[in-house]
Amino acid sequence: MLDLRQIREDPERFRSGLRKRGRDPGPVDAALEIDRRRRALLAEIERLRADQNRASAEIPALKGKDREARIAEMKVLAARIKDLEPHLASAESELDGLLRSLPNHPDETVPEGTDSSANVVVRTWGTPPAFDFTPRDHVELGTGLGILDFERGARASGSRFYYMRGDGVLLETALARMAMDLLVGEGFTLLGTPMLVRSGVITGAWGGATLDTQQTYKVEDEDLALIGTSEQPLAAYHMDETLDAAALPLRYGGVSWCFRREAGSHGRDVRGLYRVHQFFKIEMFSYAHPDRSREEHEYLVGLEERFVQALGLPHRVVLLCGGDLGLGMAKTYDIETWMPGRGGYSETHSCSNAGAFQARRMGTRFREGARGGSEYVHTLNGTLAATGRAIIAILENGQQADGSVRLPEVLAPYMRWQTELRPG
RNA sequence: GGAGGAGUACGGUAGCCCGGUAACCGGCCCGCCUGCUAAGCGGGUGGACGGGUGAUGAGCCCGUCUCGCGGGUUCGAAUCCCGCCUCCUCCGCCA
Repeated sequence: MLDLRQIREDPERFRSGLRKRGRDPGPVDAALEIDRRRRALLAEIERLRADQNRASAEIPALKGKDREARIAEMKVLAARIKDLEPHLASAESELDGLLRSLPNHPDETVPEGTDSSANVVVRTWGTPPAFDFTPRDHVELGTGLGILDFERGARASGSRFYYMRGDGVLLETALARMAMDLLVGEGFTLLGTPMLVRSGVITGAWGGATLDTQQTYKVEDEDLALIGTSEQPLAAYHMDETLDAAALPLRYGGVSWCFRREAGSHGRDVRGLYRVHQFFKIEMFSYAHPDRSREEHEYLVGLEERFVQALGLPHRVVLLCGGDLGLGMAKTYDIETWMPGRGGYSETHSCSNAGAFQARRMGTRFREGARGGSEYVHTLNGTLAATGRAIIAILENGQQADGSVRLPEVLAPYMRWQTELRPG
């Protein structure tokens, strides 16, 4: 959520932010208009309440006729207040709904552009492998190795579901363990999060006025939904808390399954592990001081790069343009890893700075020293290992002519020292 | 799922039955006293929002809200009534 006071001070900045995302800047002026109405009502009601409070202090001392008269007078005043209050309440909820529906303000360094073609490649690492045979995709490889079963997954749960089997399960766990070890070594605190959360937690993290049921699975008859990523419960971890500035940054490694409806993406990436309804992810999350959130962002991307490089996977870092930015984010880097089966670089990691957007909704502040006012923290999140997508890259880049796959050496300790997966 | 209890400012608590300016202790800040420190003595002490005056965020002044959250009753609610959330105890069920 954006800061209303900042919008009042510099509306043009926020209009141009919306334009950068390819959106209509109109809501900024709509918000200012409702806010003017709201403040006028508020001033009026506060004046009346001040009268009421004065009377309230006098009445206990009054006796007989004076007392009756004063109470009668206040009856009228109370009725007037009661009359005005609904108008104020509706202005407030209108304003709140509008503010909640607005996306985050993009960072100045975010490039202009309406879709992913305007994203900027920041750096590239590694060289895509050259095969002297026709490479297979991960579905063919995984099925041949007996570690992935999409057919049975579909029978049990429908498309975009799969069974993972044998060494596939070990491979997934190995990636998760490797990611956790990296984070623990960096001083992150691991958190196994709730995978069902209140819908306010999801909108708080991802934006929007109401729950986006295109992407989120809602539990019937309860105000609970399956998380789309542990970023959501991680953003709620310190909700309604005031943190000590000296404790920042607070860094967490979220460990969870993630669930996505993908209702709007019928027909897109239907094959394989790339876009599935359920996947495992190790997620980084930082609560940072606003003055240091930019460097924190670079640090988190750096860890993602270290992770992919340790696996020896060719990749590039991309800075997303305004039109490609998620609702709640001010700036996002994606890591796109080379996937021979898709014939190009595809997203395996994302790393974002949400600024104060999530913190304002979650009520997470910090205080500098014992006194003084509080301020909202900045929150940042980044994928360290989305195991499904990492497995795509590992299988497809490590494949050999006979359908076997050479595994990255770093995984050996987690794979019972296997260095290779063989069909059969 | 059933029964009972609790939630008060930074921390700990009183007030609630029986409606009328949120109190007390600690902490913290300022001052006094004192070779130093501590004790002792005196004073002060939050947050959110709206307005005024400064220079659109300092400071100062006025006001509203803030006793878990949201409603209701009332001239007036921490206090009475209703709904919800969280925690605790017991019972039931369960891996």
